[in-house]
Amino acid sequence: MSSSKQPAPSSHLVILEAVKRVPCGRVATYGLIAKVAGLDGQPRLVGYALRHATDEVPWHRVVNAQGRISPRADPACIPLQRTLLESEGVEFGLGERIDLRRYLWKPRLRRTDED
DNA sequence: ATTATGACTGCAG
DNA sequence: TCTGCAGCCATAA
Repeated sequence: MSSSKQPAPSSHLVILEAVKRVPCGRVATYGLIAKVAGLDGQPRLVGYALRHATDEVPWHRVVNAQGRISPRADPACIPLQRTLLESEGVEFGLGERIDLRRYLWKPRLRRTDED
């Protein structure tokens, strides 16, 4: 194998790219994003990456495995995220919960395929 | 170099 | 339904 220098892409980069793949009207869990990003089993890294995320990334489409908005440093973002999702057609149930059975994004695990 | 914390998850009680 | 514990990696001090 060629001993090329592996730039060792920051996990954040692939994570942000994975989040960008989430289609409108759909939501993804941290674990799912981690898996798509090749970091299967490290959902915490997704949270860290999203913290560095910008408007270029649909961070609002990322929720926890409970279908709820995870508590973050800025509580003002909670109603914002909920509003953004509702504007995309995602319904919230009681307890501010989302039905993942219906709105969870199902990525195709294919190489030559994008969303 | 080490320690503590975090936008998480899964399982047990 | 909720709470607590352990595991994983990156960032900050």
